[in-house]
Amino acid sequence: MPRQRDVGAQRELLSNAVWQVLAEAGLPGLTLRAVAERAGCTTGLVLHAFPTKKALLLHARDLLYERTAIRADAAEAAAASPSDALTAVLGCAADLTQGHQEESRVWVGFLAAALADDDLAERHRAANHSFLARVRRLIAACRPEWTDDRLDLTTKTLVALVEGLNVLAAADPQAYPARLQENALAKALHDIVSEG
Amino acid sequence: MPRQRDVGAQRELLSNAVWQVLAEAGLPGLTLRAVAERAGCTTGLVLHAFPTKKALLLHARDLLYERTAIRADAAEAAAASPSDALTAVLGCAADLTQGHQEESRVWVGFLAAALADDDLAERHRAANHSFLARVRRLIAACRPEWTDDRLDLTTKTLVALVEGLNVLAAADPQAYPARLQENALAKALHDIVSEG
DNA sequence: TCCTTTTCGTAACAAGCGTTACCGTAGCAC
DNA sequence: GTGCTACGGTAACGCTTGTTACGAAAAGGA
Repeated sequence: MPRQRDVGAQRELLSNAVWQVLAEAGLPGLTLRAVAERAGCTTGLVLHAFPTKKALLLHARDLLYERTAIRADAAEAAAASPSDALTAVLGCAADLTQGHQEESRVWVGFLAAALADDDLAERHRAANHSFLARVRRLIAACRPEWTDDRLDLTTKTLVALVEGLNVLAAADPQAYPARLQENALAKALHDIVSEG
Repeated sequence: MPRQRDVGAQRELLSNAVWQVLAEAGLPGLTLRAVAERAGCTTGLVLHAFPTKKALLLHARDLLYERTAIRADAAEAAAASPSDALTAVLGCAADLTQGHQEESRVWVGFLAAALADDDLAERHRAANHSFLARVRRLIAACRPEWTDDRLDLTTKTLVALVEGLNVLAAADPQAYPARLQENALAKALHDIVSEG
């Protein structure tokens, strides 16, 4: 059994390359050769680590979800109160820190791809439902007296606002700077946290 | 000078075909042959009406902007008061009527394409600024006492909410039905129209 | 009616795509 | 050191893409 490789590391390396290419060249620029070049290898290795381009895409999509989930977990765990947790989770979902604008671009790319690919669409919905459930749970912790309907409406409105800010900032960063996003989010949260 | 054609009608026909293909096959499915087939002609006519694929894409993008602008104009003109106008304009920007869900899909497609194409990005920003200016003007008519900063924040928050609802509904219509979007919009508008 | 000129379908082109087959090579077992 | 085996780079495949060249058909002017 000579020459064993670290398959997991390879897959992560390649998924990161998918990510970078998608962020800077968009969906049309996402080719196997571009990914290979970015990862510093050839298409041979790419298609030995993944059987097909779609498998590579799906794995990169899963990686995106895992990263955001991990970040949200960390933000939630570090928060002292439910309202702090809600603020922190939504804050790291938007790119307030300006540390992951490229993630928004990647997200938009995957979203557009999901509109024509059922597998990607399913993963998008799963990830979104997961995020909705998280936000809903945090809001419920802040406002235990709210009805399910009100919880639902507020959750989805808040998530839509965050995604809208992300999308618009990805395409027009000047019009949607971090400070504005922060203010918009703070105001929306204020209405939830402090008044009935 | 025999056999003259209606260039304008051809261009609109082809742009609509671009639109339909983009809505149902997504950005990767948008090929000249697919557009030609949808328009009931061949690639010959397509590339006689437009010099290149990019020109076709840009014209289709312009058409998308024109349609939304015309619809917004009509909604605004039909409204009795500034607050009604604001409600109507935002209502037709979201796809409350369920009449143009495909427009949201097309919008997402162009958005993703804009992230990798400067010309499309510029048009996206121009269209968005135009929409922002419209919403801002209507809000200012409702709340003439507000400061510029407050106007700006409220406008961009409201537009982000609408775009977020559109994007999320495009990818997951079940989770974001028309009624929910209507409720979310109504609540956000209520905070603007009725309280200082 | 015939001729001219524009229109547009046909068919080919080069380039780039995802994918596959192949083979040199690098590393462990002995 | 030698042999074996999985790894991964090379290069080709077939296909589709955007684009172009060419020719047939169609319609107004004489």
